[in-house]
Amino acid sequence: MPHHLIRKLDPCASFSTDDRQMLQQLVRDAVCFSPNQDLIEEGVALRHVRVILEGWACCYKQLDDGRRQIIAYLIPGDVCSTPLNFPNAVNYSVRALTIGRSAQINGRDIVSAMERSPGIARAFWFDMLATSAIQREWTANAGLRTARERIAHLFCEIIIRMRAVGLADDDSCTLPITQEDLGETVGLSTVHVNRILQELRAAGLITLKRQLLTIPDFAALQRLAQFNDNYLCRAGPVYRANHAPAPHQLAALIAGNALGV
Amino acid sequence: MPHHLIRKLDPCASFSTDDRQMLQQLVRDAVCFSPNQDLIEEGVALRHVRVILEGWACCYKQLDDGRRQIIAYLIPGDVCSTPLNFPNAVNYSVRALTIGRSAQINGRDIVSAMERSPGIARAFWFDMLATSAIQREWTANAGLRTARERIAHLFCEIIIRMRAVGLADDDSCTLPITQEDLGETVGLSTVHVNRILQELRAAGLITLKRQLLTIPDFAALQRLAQFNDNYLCRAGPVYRANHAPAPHQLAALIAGNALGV
DNA sequence: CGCATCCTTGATTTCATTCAAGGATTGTGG
DNA sequence: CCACAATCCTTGAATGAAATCAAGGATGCG
Repeated sequence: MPHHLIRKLDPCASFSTDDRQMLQQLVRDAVCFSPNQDLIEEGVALRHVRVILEGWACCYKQLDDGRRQIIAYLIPGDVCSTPLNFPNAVNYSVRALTIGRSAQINGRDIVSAMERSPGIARAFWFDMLATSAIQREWTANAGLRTARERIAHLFCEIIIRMRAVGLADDDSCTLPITQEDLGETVGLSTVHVNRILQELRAAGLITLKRQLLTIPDFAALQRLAQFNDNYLCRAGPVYRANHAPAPHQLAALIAGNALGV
Repeated sequence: MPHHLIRKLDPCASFSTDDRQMLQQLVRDAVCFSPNQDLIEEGVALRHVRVILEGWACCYKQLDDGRRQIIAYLIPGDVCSTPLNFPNAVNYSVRALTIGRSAQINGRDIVSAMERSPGIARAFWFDMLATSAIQREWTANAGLRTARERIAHLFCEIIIRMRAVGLADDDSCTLPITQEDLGETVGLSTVHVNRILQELRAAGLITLKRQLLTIPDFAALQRLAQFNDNYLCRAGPVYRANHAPAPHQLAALIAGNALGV
């Protein structure tokens, strides 16, 4: 069932057949969600890791005066929180952007699965670090790029991530978010997002209609955005001689600490 | 020797005496650094975890055209990369901002220490998650706050972090960074940072002279920045047995699907 | 003392927001 | 299947925030 999750992590974690099966069984209790439904509310202490099976959601922070910042998009295969959440009250909220389905992995189960299987341990480690890398890139994106570049950069990221879970054609994928959402993602007003989109369209860099994003010339958009895909870590871990912990070490490591989940 | 590291992590990890001693021995090969010296260069595969002992450094990303974004400050007790860097080529650089000293922990050693001691494992886990939380907050800071608020927010964070390692007096700490650095941190030009600082000074919210930052009325600055310190996770993990949903959450739970909590 | 870095100030231009309104799409119920 | 409402997208004009340009002043360092 967690098809996209496995698909995303497999190239990096090199799952065994058992690993895949274990993951299948781990992910349970699928439920549907609909747009604007809160999947996780800030301040809540989690006992499960929620996985997006279908549809999109976003992590966001909101100020008292209503201003909102989207800090991450969650697409199929993404988890809503860290698999081992230590200070286990989350400090952001998660809200559905479309209809979709999510399921959950019990906190205890995930720990014991990581104990038993190095492949699964690697997978979740890897996913955590990849998520952090994206977050760093988003910080940089909001801080140093122009409006045009920010949006172009976001689109480059999205299509690559969608491809990684098999949800993008060669040059297009769904983009089920409003221009208001886009604005709250890259720190621009809705009106300005609209104008930038039209510029990008006029320049032939994208088409975006009925929630279908197409990037006819990826290299061109990438150049505009100064997009460097290294942060998406799709190549899998670099196993260079002496640093990467051996599988048995990882297992012991995780077993060693009963982490508040 | 890693005095600040222990001091920072102790309240969250509850070290044993052995843990403290083990950490002492783990951190080795102290060397001095000086301003603008690169401690880590993007793309390099790390075999050690570098720890800041004294002085400040920053993590940054740079575009081809020279624009630079500081994505994190490293103060004494901070590590320059994740303790288990799986896709182990870092995608950011680290540069010293002041003179100072750093040391390193061997990758293998850190793993085996985490294996042997739950306290040490907890500590590094905790530190990783806390770092991620800061990164999320920075993304939001750059995206949704005004210039004034951004700088105020940064100052609130810095003084709290400095306090956590015993490097802040009641209401002041050193801030050894130029206005240009500040600009590259919050996404503003140097000139504009200068003007905002003067506004904050004129409003009596800060003094900043000779690299000494003073916040006479923290609550006031916090209010201006809409600063919520929950993301700094200084309280330690939340060991709540069961999370009881608040009334307004109950309503949502009953109405829709029981999600995640 | 003199150089280099950093800070400060004013004037101007650019970029982005806000305000306001009209048009297009989508979804819903009759 | 159509009418209607709600949401979303689009456009223009006016305002505001921040960047840029250009210099002068302060501070610290050798």
